[in-house]
Amino acid sequence: MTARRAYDSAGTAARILDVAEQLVQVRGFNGFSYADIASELKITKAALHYHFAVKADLGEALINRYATRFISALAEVDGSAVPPPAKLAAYADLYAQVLRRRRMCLCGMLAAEYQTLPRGMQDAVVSFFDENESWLAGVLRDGREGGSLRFAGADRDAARMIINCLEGAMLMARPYGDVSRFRAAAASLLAGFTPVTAQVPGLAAAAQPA
Amino acid sequence: MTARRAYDSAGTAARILDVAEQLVQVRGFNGFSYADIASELKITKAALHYHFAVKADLGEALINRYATRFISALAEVDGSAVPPPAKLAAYADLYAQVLRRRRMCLCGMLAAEYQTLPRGMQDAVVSFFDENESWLAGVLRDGREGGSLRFAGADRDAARMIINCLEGAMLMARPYGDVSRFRAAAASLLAGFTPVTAQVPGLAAAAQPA
DNA sequence: GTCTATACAGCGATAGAC
DNA sequence: GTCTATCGCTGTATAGAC
Repeated sequence: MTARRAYDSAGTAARILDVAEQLVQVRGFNGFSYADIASELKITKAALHYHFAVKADLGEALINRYATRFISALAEVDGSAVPPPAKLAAYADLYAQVLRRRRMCLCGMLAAEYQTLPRGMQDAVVSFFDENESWLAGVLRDGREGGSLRFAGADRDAARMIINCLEGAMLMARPYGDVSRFRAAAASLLAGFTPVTAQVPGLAAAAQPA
Repeated sequence: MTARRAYDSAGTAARILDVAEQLVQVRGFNGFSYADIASELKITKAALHYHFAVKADLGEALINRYATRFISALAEVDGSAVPPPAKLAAYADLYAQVLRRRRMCLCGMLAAEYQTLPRGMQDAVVSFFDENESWLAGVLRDGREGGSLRFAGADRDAARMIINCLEGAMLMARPYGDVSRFRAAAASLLAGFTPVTAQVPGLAAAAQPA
């Protein structure tokens, strides 16, 4: 069992995770090796194994840290008392921030490689998406009840729709090296949930560039 | 240059491509080896190298064959004189067929691994998506002109939106082993393009299950 | 906690016989 | 067109000194 634990942000373990995270998000879990991390950090492979005995341990730690950060970013959005449409925009912006660093969503990348992952990583990936879905479903429910969001079907299905589209938009934006593709997709996705009276000006403009 | 060429469907090269295609769609290009194909076909790795000297050659052949088939399936849809909304449904169904075999779209998988691919494969992946986008944009334009489809913004942006959502829905459906997730997402996506008068009954039902 | 050194399997790829 | 045999390299992982 690998409970989610914190990593001293200056410690070696955290620096290993930083480098590994970038490598997975850019190249995939099957696309990098301990040697890549070692050379980047100028330590030896053996030192890496001291911190993460086997690659699966490193992978699980990676997902757990990523999920913890992501979920806490969502909690922060909840803390700021913004209306549901702005929460959705903030959610999409979390994705955009990842893409701006030329990375894929960590768990989106791992979703592609899912069948090759050790069991613990698979479960952690699914948990990540389940938590995202729950958070979004809550925002959507509040928004619909309050009249600031409009959509057909169940909260849960709409939440899944949003995750699908944002992950897909990230996936497609990277081969084109084009963040604006993502922005346009996100904007028009969210516009579909927003009654005209509550459109977010910045995003609506991005959806249909002048 | 690797011009798109045909493969005798009974020949060894074609059988190699069949196995490799499945492996890439399930495990990714970095997730399988020549040894995997060899053992499946009960030939040696050396024999594989006779047909595809280096792995990049195999990869390009894979994409080109896949693209040829996919585009010809689209041409077939065009041949049947169905209305634009049905063409979109047929397009989504091509994705569903892939997913039903527990596979990811070949080029969607390669999009995730994009940064690790040899140049020729990268270009072939982008071409695949460009062709998809063009086909969809044509359908969307016809549909809007004829009044059977309704959407905001440019044909091209709407086409990208559809590709994003379908690829994302495939990506997410696989970890959950749940094709119905994809069906629901595709149905509600297409419903957003379809005026009420032209809803496709089967799909609309799937979007909001009873 | 990091090192040197190494084990050992797997990888893509090649040479040369048949 | 397929084989056996092998190469050189990289992969994950370990042992044991410091």
